[in-house]
Amino acid sequence: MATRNTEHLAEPTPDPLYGTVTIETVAKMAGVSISTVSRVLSGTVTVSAQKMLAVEAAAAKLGYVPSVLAQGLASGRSKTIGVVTQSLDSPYYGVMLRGIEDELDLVGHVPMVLSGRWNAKEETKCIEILRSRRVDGVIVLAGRIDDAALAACAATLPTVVTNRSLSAPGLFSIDTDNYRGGFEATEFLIESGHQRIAFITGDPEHADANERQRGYRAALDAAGIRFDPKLVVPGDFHELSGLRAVDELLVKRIQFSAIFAANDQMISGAALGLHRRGLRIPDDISLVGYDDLPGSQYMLPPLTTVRQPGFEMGRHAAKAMMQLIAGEAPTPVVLYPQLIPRESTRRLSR
Amino acid sequence: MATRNTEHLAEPTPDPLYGTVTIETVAKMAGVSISTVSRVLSGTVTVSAQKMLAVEAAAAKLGYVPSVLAQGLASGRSKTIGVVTQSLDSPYYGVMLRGIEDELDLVGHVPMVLSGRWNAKEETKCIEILRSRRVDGVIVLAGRIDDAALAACAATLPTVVTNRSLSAPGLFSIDTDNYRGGFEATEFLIESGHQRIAFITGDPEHADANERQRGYRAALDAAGIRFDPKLVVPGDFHELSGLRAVDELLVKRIQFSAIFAANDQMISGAALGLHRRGLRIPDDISLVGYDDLPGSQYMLPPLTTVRQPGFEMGRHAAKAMMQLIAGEAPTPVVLYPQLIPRESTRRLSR
DNA sequence: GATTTAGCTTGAAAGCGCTTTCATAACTGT
DNA sequence: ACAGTTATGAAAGCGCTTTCAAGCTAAATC
Repeated sequence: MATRNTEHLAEPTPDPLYGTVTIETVAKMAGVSISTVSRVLSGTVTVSAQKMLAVEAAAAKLGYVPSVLAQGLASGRSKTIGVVTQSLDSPYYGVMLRGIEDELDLVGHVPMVLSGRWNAKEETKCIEILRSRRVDGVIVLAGRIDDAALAACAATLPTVVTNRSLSAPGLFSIDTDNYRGGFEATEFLIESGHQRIAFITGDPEHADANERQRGYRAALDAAGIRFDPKLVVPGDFHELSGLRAVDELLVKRIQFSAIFAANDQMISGAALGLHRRGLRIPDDISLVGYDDLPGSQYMLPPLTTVRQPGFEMGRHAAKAMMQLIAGEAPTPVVLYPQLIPRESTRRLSR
Repeated sequence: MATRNTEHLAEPTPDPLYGTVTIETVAKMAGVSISTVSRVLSGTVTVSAQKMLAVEAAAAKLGYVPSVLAQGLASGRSKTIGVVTQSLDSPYYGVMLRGIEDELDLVGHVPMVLSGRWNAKEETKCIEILRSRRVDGVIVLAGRIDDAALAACAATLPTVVTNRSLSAPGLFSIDTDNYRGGFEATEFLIESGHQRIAFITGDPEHADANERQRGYRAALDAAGIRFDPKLVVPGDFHELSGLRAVDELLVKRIQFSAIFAANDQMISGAALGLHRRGLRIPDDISLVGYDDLPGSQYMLPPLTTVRQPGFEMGRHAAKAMMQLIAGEAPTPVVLYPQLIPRESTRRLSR
C-alpha cells in the first residue's frame, strides 16, 4: 500500500506538509466533506458559492492534483484512449498520431500509444495491454490484425480503425479512397504523356496498397493502355524495396518512363536506385509517390505525390471515438486523397 | 460507480457470465481468497502448487485481465512512464521513443507519450497531466523547459532528461557529445580540402545546437582556418530554415564550398535551395548533416552526416528510469556521435 | 399566517479492484 | 512437546465517485 493512514497511531502532529495531498486534505482545509470537493472539481452538481470558493482556494494552496487513477477506478472511465500504431517513428503514422493527440487533448483525454511492429501478433498483445490499463477505447492505425479479431475487440471495447472499411457493433472505421488516389496518380502520368508506367506495390496484406494498385490498373484501362504485368514490381512500403524494384526493372531491361509507387518511402528508395544508375529525375524517369510525407516536399526534386490527409484522419478517428464512448453513432466522413504535382514528373513531348 | 455489487439484493442468480471478471471472480472459482489470487499473479510469495494451479486455471478460463488501474492505486506504482517529446511525428524523437518503448516493454511498463510542441509552457502542462495520471516517472526528450523547473520536477518524481547535462537529486541526464560531433564533421570537411565551410545553426535554445557550433569553431581553429562569422547562418532545426539559409548565403554572394548544418532536416532544406539555383551536390557544394535520420541514407545523394545514437539513447533513458525508480543510482553512460561518410561530400582537389 | 411540499445543498458511506499487513492455522524438525 | 517456518484468509486501505438520506429553505396551499 502506498502510504498508510496513521491516525490510529499516537501521532498528534498534523499530516506532514510533505507528501501526497489527497481529496481529503483539501476537504479538511476547506472545512467540507470530500463529496463536496469532488462535486466542485467535477462541476456536476451545484455547490454553494461560498464552499466552492473555499474548496478552490484550498486546492490551489495545496497544489492538489487529483489522481486520475483513482477517478478511473471509481468512475469506470480512465480518460485514456489506447492507440495501436505500427512504429513510433513511422512518418506516416506520426502525423495521424498528432491528429489524435490534438483532438483528445480538447476533451481532456490522453492517448496511450503502443506499437504493433508490423505484425498481427504484437498488435493483439498491444490491445491486451491496453485492455489491462482499462482504456476507454482503442484506435488502431491500419494494422495487420484481421477484421474478425477487430470486430471481437469492438464487442467489449469501443474501437476505431483507420485505413480500413468494415463494420461491426461498437466499431467505427475510417478510410480514404485509395482506389481513387491510385487512379488519379496514374491518370496524371498518362495525361503527361506517359504510357509505360511501372508500379511498385505495397505490402499486399494492407488493403490500402491493393486498392491503389486497382486504381492504377483502372486508369490504364480507362486510357486504353494495355496492362503489362512486367511493370508491376512487389514492394513492402519500405525504402529498400523501392530501390530493389528499380534494380529489377533495370536489370530485366523493362522499358518505362515513369514509376508510381504505393507510398513515398518506396519512391525515395526508387529515386536512389535511379540515381545510382545515372538516371535523372524527372528528365529520364518521372516519379509519383503516395502519402505526401513531411519530407517529400524536400526531396530532390520535390516529389509529386498523392496527399493522404493523415492529420485529419487522426482527428476524425479521435472524434469518432469520443462519440462511440458517448453512445452516439459517429458521423461517417469521407476523406479524399489529393494529387500534389511537384517536380518529380515531367510532361513527355512526343 | 462502475458496477454495484448486488449481493445484498434478492438476486440469487450467480453473477452474469457477461461483465467484468475481477480478482474476486477468480478467487471464487478457484476456491481461494483474493489474497491468494493476488499472490499467485504477482509471484511475490510462495503459494502451494495445488492452489497455484487452481488459480491459474480459473484465471485462464475466465479470461481474467487484472486492472492495472486498481493495482496502481493499491500499490502506488502505475507501471507507466510519462514521456514528454516535442512532436509525435518528429523523425529524430521517434527513434528515441522506439528505444524507450522497447526497453520499457521488457519490464512490463508502458510509456505515456505527450508532446510539448516545442515550447516550455506546453511541456510543463504535459508534466502536470502526467503527474495527475500518477506515472512512476517522466522522461523528457530534450525539451525547452528550463533546468530549474526540471530539477524541481525531479524532487517529487523520478526524472530522466535526454540531450542535456545537468544534475539534481532524483534527476538523471543523458547526452551525447555534441561538441565532438560538431568537431568531427567539420574536421572531416577540412580534411577533404574544404576551407570555406558554412554552418547553419540550430535553435539556440537547445544546448545541443550550441555545442555543435562550438565544435565547428574548434575544428576550424585547430586547422588554423580563420573563423568567418558571415559563414554562420541561423536556423531553427526545420527544413525551411535550411533553405532560407542557403538563399541568404547565395544572395550575399558569400563564398563557400561546403555546408555543415546542425541537423539533417535543415540540410535537406539546404539541398533543395542549392538544387533550385542549379548547384550540384557534391560537385559544387558538399553537405554534412547531423542526426542520421532514417531517411538520410536515401537522400539524393545519400547524406554524409553525424549519426546520433537515438535508439540507444532512448533505451538508456528508460533503463536509467527503472534504476531511479528502484532507488539505485543509474549507471552513467557516454554516447558518442559517429560520422557516417556517404555521398554528399567530395574531396576538393586543389 | 401556519403548515405542507418541493427543491436545494450537503455529508456519510459504500464501493471500484486491487495490494499488503497481520494474525491464525498448519506443518517441520529436534 | 515447543520453537520456528510456511501457507492462507480477513481486513484495512489506496483516492476517488456516486447513491442515499437528511437537513434546510423557500414556495405553495388553504
